[in-house]
Amino acid sequence: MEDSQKPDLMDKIVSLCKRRGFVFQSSEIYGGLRSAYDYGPMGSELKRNLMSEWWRFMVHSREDVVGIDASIIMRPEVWQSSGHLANFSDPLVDCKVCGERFRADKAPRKAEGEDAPITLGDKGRAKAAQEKLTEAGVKLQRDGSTLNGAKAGAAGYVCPNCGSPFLSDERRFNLMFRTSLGPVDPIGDVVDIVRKAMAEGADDKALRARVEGALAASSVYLRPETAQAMFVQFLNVQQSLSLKVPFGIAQMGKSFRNEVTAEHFIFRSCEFEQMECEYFVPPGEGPKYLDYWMNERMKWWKSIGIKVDNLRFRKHDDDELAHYSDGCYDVEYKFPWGWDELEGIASRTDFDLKAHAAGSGKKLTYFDPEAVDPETGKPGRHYVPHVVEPAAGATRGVLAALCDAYDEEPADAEGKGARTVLRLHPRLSPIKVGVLPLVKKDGMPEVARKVVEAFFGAGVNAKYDEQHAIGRRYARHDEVGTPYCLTVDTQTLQDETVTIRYRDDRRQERIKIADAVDTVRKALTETT
RNA sequence: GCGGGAGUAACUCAGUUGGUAGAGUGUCAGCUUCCCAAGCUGAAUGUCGCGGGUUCGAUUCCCGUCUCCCGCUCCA
Repeated sequence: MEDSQKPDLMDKIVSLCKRRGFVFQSSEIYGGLRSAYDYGPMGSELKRNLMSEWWRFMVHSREDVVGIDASIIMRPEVWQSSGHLANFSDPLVDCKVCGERFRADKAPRKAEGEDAPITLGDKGRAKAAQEKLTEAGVKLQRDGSTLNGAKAGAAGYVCPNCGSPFLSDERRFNLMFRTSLGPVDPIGDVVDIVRKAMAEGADDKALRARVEGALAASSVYLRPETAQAMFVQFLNVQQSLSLKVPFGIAQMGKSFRNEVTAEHFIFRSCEFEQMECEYFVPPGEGPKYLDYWMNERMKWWKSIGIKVDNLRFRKHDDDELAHYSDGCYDVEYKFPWGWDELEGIASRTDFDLKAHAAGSGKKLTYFDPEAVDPETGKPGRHYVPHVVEPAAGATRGVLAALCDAYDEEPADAEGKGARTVLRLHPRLSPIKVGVLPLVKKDGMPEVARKVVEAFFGAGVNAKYDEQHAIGRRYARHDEVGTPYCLTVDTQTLQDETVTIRYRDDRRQERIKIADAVDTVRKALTETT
């Protein structure tokens, strides 16, 4: 059943998500919006629960990490200093022959004047391309699906798809969402500029540069990661709480990236949710804390019920590492399409704080009165802390939790009892307990409603449910991962007990109504 | 963005060689039912993804567009 079933596992999960109110496509009634998803009643609970678990583990269960919640829009200089404005701008080029769009810096190199044969998928395409080029004044000889006679141009590279040297100019495609802040009208400025430039006969390149300049003046960007705010607010946080290194700043929230491709349902989308922590340590101690956080973070993923066999670390190769990083590991999950990233844990040296210090002209250093200055030998040392960053994807976590919890049980010999069940960790479950009157009469609904009230009062998300036969209600709760169902029956009316039915094995026990809240609450606080 | 596949009821899908659609599941109501999608009776639901074209007539043919899936490309 291993890999042969894997492809439709995603389909089943997507279908369940919609049917049971976990995830809907954004703007669906208008035809849907690419790569944007809405979390429904069950999904929003699940995501919220997952994120609270992260917060509890990272912030509330330790002394040395504090939280912040920064704004999504920040000054453009932040992204200048962080490198996002430069590094997130990939030079993209379109091939005029096959239409391929590719990154100039990753294309096959070819010196100017070198032969550049063009190879299309088949004869027909080659012929069409040949005709198109002839119209454009370029004559090439065709040999099967290959066109010969072209020479590489000044660009220094050719199309990675077909080998053609006929390419558009390089264009920067920024992965950050740009918008403008304030009641300015950048389009008005652009119109003026274009009008003026056209009057002066400026060429495309000059025009582009001018428009770009006009836009840049009023541009702000939606954050492509939550991390930068924690560097920018490093001093405020450290000083306001008198924190001593090592300490961390944690943040959860939305980030935005104009990804070229969205894929695998909610796995990669333009708007996504992150859970990041920047942990500041003395210089030289990055590797040590990298180890430490790898350990901690893996513990956390296991603690929310993700199966050990579906988790692993992947070390980044040297050529994959950012230039400032001296070590990075991904926590990967075995998704239906293969291993993929849930979280990156990186040792980032002092790159970020130094970059913002340089960019802002502010000193972002830490003073440790107890340390000894290595240069003077005197007590007290100023230094720029190094950073270890565990950065997890919350929306990816949700998908991993769903994939991991999804299970189908076959029917028994009599063809009964088949079910789909989400074996979510109870703390992630959207509904903690379903309260069900066995039948809709004899005062059972009234009793059940009282039980629900008790859970409401205790802050446990409970759901009253009387529609349909009892078996169907259990099945429905299995599908959304409700770990416990309490059923009110005739005996309840006599002795104030209910049956508690366990999702995972369908076992039933009788407990007192008076103990119900504590029983469920205890199960929820148990750590695995 | 490129190549391939696909969009029909809430879900899974059938169907119409062009004459405005059907099944199963689910949903709703009633009866029944004391424990795992039971049964009986009845009911609702679709501008056949969206827009345009051809046609007396389009869900069906053509064009455009949006969205999803697979591969490529990209990806803190």
